[in-house]
Parts: sequence; structure tokens; C-alpha cells
Amino acid sequence: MIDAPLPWHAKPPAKLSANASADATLRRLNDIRDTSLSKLVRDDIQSLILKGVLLPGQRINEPDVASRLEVSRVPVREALRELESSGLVVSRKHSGVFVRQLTAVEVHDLYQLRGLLDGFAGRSAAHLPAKNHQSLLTVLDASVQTMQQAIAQGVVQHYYLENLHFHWAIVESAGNQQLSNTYRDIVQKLHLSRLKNLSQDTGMNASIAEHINIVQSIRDADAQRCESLMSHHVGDAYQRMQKVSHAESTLNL
Amino acid sequence: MIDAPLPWHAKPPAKLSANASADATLRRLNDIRDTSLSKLVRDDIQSLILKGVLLPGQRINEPDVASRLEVSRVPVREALRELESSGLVVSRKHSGVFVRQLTAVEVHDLYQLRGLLDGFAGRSAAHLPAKNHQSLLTVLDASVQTMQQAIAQGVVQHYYLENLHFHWAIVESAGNQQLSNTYRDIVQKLHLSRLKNLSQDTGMNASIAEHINIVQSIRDADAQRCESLMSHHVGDAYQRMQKVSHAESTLNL
DNA sequence: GAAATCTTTTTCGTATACGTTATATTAAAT
DNA sequence: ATTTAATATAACGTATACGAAAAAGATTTC
Repeated sequence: MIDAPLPWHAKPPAKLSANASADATLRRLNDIRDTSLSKLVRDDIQSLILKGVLLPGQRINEPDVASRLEVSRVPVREALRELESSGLVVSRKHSGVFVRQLTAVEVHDLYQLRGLLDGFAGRSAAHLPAKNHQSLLTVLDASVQTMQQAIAQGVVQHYYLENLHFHWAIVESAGNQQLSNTYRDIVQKLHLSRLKNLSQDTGMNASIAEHINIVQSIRDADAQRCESLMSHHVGDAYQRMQKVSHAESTLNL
Repeated sequence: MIDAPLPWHAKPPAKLSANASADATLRRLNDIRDTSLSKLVRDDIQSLILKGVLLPGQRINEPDVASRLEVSRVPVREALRELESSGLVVSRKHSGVFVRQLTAVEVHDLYQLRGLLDGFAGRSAAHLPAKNHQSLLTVLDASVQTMQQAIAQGVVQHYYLENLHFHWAIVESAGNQQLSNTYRDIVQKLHLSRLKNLSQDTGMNASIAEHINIVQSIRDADAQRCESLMSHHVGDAYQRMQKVSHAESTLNL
């Protein structure tokens, strides 16, 4: 949408290099020692939500979580406050904490926002410096191949995961940590939408073609086309989802 | 651990729209009654940070906050966990909670992201339905006028506040709550940047012209131009800030 | 028989208490 | 005099305990 270059192109995204494998275990131990119980509990509950063990609308019982993880209620409460702040749960005083249920409007807005970020990431990916550009393409090519395998084998779960990797690789290639964080939060919230899962199989065949086009536009360094493809890709996914949703609600009459 | 979904939380706690003034006080009381101490503490600390009473890098002492607000430490801790999750503070185990210090890269990334969102909001604002379009223009015209007054009176603070209102009005006009939330978070984080405040007076005269152009592009319903103006507007602000920063660091030699 | 009210139970919100860790201060040694 | 080590203090992390509010169940009344 914007072709004129913006003024922050003189930016050096200095990322830390990988650690020596010798330090790896030490680092892990230090991390564990320095990690509070709250964080561990938070990660546990969060993964339960994202894996779908805890469904939207379900109540999360403080004492139960505490006894299951063998900790007191305080770390559990702190963990839930964090999850509340990141929008995965909602809490009502004296009533409990519940896995958040997204309204149709919220899902729509999140998709719209995700489309914007994906578009930006695509534009950014298309005019990456040569070296990064090539390594991104290598990753994306492999990703597309994996997705095609998943389609051939009919394993929706694999396709879905690889689809996440595909988009994540493009977003991260922009080298903007804040963008990546925001994108991650949005995708996490979208995990709460039941409808998302419904449309996976129908969308699989439709979206693989779009993925291939996206890779091609990056390879061609066609920023404008890539941005357009990316945002439309997300829009299409939303529309497919709406279609399935409507079909389902019609059946339920 | 998990109970079946219960009927009374089919929707998240209802955020109320404008109330009749008669109910206002009653609702206020109810809100206070239904608001946990954690939230009150969170809002308190958050406003201290955003008002600049607590400076980046400064340590936030749990017992001090607790005694000042006359609450126990638990609500304070929960509040700090929320603020940590929203990125306003960082905590080190057994060391304390500190107001977050943004790195230069983080500030850059946040500005870039803000530019993207502003651009989207501008594009959206330019092709708003007639009625909303007109009411937005009314607000923006008034806002520009206020900014001009602030310049005439040389009150940087007023200009800065009105500038926030200006951008916020455009963002909200998009009607995307998720966008608004994300934008709010970004602006909040940018409040942590000391440099932002430095560039205010120098930027005042430069940016008023840009604001006027933006309003004109919205009036013309020129979406592409508005998007471009908005994102460049943010980019320019970033550049002005960098310039001041560089000048300052040169002086400090 | 149905509805409303009262009681019981469960769960959350907050406060207090204890153990652990980091930091600051002080003393001693080089 | 400077540096290092040991101790003391203050703050954080976690656990336990108590009070309050809401939901569920039972009872009573119409």
C-alpha cells in the first residue's frame, strides 16, 4: 500500500548470536533457578489453553490448579493475573477465572489486525538484504514442501502447524521484535476461536496455492504484491472460516 | 479442575457505554465494589509510571507501595505481574521490580509498528461512511485548532496531549477494538522513552503542518495519501527524536 | 405445584507469617 | 589504600489462615 521508503531503514537489528552448546545446560539450570513459580504455572495453564485442553468459557479453579501442580494459591493467582493481562482469560470477582470467549466481532478485528501485520511482514520480506532474503526463501520452500506432504497425507494437524511456522518465519524476518510479540499475541488469542479449527480442512487446499504465490513474490522481491497477497491471504482465511461457520449454524436449525 | 461451561459468563464482564447521569454514580459505586484491589493498585502504579513520577530503571518497592496504599503485599504483587505482562515493568527474582528501560532498538521497533497502525487507521478513516466521516472531521478540526492555540501559547504539554487525542481519534474511528488496544499499548510503552519528551518542543512546529495535511486527506477521502501521510508522520517524529538524541549525546562528550 | 427466601457450601480476595536470596556494610588482609 | 570476604539487613517468593461474597440447595409459603 505504501511504496515510498520510510525513514528507518538505517537500522541495525543486532541479535545475539547462538550460545555454545557447552553453556546450554548451565543456562537451563540458571533459568530454572531464576524462574519463579508464577511463570511456570503461567506457562502450564497457557499451554493447556492453547492446546485446547481448557476450552473457552471453562472455569479455571484456583485450588485445583494449585494442588495439581503442588504449589500454593498465590503463584497460581499471579499466573492468572498475567494471563488476564495478555487476554487469554477473564476474571470476575468472587466468581472465578474463565478461559476467554471471543465474540464474533473480536475475531473479525483480530483477523483484520493480523492481516495488516502479515502484509507489513510480507512487504518487509520482499526487500530483505540478499543474505537474509535467501535464507528466508530456503525456510519457506521447505515449509511449503512440508505443507504439501501434509495435504498428501491428509493430516490437518501437520498442515496447520506448518502454516503457523510459515507465517511466523515471514514475520520474524522483518527483524522487529515488537512486531513479532504483537503478532504472537494475536495468534494466541485467535487460538481461542473455535471456528478457526473448523475451517482447517476446507482451507488446506485453498491456501496452499496462496502460500506458493507468496513465496514467489518474495523471490521476485515484489514488495507490493507480497504485501497484497499476505493480507488477502489472511482475509481469505477469515472468509473461509465465516463460510464454515454459517454452514454450521444453518445445519443447527 | 475443570468445570463445565457455566451460563452466567456467556460474555466477558460487560463494559458499559455512556450511561444516564442518574445511574452514573450508582454504577461507579458498583464498579468500585466489583473491582479488586489488584486492579486499583495496578492503575495507581501505571499512572505513576506514565506521569513520569516513576522513571525508567527505577526500582518499585513492594512494601513501600503496600504501605502507601494501605494494602497488603499480595494485591501489589498481582498488580506488578499485570504490569510486567503488559511490558511496563520488568522483574528480577529476588531483586525487585523495575520500571522498564527501552533500548534504542525497542523504541525504533515500536515507532515502526506505530507507524503501521497509524497508516492503517488513516486509510480506514479516509473511506469512512459519510456520517462517521463527518463527525471525525469535526473532532479533528477542533483538535488542530487546539494544537495551534498550544503553539501560540507555547505550552508544549497541551500540544502533546492534544496530539495524542488527534491520533487516538483517528485510530478509534477505524472501529477496530483490537487495533485500539494494540495502539494504546504501544503508545504506553513509548511513554517510557525519555527521548520522546526531549523532542516535543522542536517537533511542535514541524508536525502541525503534517496534521493539517492529514485532515485534508481525510476530507478528500484520499485513503492512499492519508495512509502515507500518517505513517510518514510517525516516521518523521522518530527522526526528529533521533536528531535531538544525537545532538544531546554530542554535547555530552 | 411453583416460586421465593433462607441457609449452606464453595470459592475467591486479602492479610499475615515464614523461609530464601540478593545487596549493602563492615572488617580484615594484602 | 584497595580489595576481598563475611555478616547483617532488607526485600522477594511462597505458604498458610481468615473473612467475604456468590452460587447451589433446601425449605417454606402462596
